[in-house]
Amino acid sequence: MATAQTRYSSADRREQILDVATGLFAQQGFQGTTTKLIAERSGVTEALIFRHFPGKEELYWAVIERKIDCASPIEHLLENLEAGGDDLDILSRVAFDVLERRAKDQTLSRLLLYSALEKHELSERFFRNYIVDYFEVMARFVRQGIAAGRFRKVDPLLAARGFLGMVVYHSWIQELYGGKRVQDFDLHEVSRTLAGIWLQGVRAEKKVARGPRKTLPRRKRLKHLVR
Amino acid sequence: MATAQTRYSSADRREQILDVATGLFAQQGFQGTTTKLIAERSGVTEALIFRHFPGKEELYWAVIERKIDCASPIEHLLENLEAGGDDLDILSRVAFDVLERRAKDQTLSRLLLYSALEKHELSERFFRNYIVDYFEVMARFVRQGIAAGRFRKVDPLLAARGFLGMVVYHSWIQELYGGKRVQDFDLHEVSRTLAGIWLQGVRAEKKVARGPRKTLPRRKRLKHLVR
DNA sequence: CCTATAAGTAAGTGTTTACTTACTTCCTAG
DNA sequence: CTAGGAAGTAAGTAAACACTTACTTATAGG
Repeated sequence: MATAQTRYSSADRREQILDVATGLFAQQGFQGTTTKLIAERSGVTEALIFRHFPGKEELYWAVIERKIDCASPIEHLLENLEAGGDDLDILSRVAFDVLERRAKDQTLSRLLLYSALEKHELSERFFRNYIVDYFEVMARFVRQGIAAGRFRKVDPLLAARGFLGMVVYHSWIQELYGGKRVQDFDLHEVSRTLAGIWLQGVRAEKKVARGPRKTLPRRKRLKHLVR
Repeated sequence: MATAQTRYSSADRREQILDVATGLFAQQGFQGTTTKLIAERSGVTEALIFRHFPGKEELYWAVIERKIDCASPIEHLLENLEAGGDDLDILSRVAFDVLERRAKDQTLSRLLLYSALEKHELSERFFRNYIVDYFEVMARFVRQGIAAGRFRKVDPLLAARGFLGMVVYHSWIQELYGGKRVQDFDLHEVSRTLAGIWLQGVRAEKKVARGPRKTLPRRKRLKHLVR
């Protein structure tokens, strides 16, 4: 009566379980996801899950490892940084890419957040792969801009975090906290605006003498902030 | 033999349980926290927890409601915005305040994040109280700056999000993802740098004619980004 | 057409979970 | 002094949990 049940190969089934588990862990976290639900959604019994993975913990690790290996936002970043155009072009493109990918699929960022909150051991490697390296690439871009005289002297890592912070935080507000329901934004406008603010914010004054300069121009009313 | 066990009043015990539960929910989320642990840490049996709260869910709500009523970052923001000084003073102070409070105590931000991820019903009210209003106040500051001619014309809400994004994201990286272990930053320097970038980023050109201006100055190489 | 092997399951295991019931201990108002 | 109500507990319950065991079924190679 039932349709002929095709049997998956071990590898295929494993992948399918990983797919299902990825979605569930991203949505409900490690603690909030039951092996029973993963099995149901995969169309198999729990026993099969435990034939493929020694335990829930190991399944979770496999999910995260696969994400680390497979998705690679840094490549996107490098492409976007090197695709030509002026600084505003480049940064708008980077911002838009981040915003668009996160709007399409939140699983990666949710997995990252959950693993950070729940303090899993892999979260550190996860973090290093997605955040630290990403910042490093952005910081290099800033450093080059400073060296070329286009940007003023700012802490490159801090400036890089600042830029990505603008973009990523906006995306979090919209997607995670449901800011979308309050107001929807055009992603092109957002990326252009944020890139514009940041870029003008680090731009070196244009009419400055090219020769070596011993002292930086004095800022007013900054004393009470310096320790 | 044991020390005379002082009996709490109902209200005191309730508060104490709420304190314990707040810490645990912030650390491990709703799903990850057991009523048994809350009871143990409160030095009582589970039965007493359920005398004070109809269920775990209601306890969680009480925790969040209390946080909403009690902690009020918006007041800090308003104070900092109105405490005088130039724009850089003000924004550095706002940034530093956020960074410092988050470095000291992460429970609020962790509760917010968990409740957003776990999609609890209250998370929306939580969000409205902490995020939307906060942005609104910052956006008003931007709008005033634009009206006064100090800032160029940017979407005030977007710019506000951009600024807070820089600050909050940096704090998340440091505290949540453990960026601290990679590099520690001086909070004064961070707040000054980020405020400086953002401020220069939205600042209107200084030597512009004061009279009414019909058209905005054309930007170069922006066409492909406009739809 | 067999048969070995791997895919897959039914029906459990002990433990943990949120929550309850029936009881005891303390404090205080009359 | 004492009675009653409130603070607190011991010992549960049923369901849900991660995980296991012993079994069945499909399929590919000889």
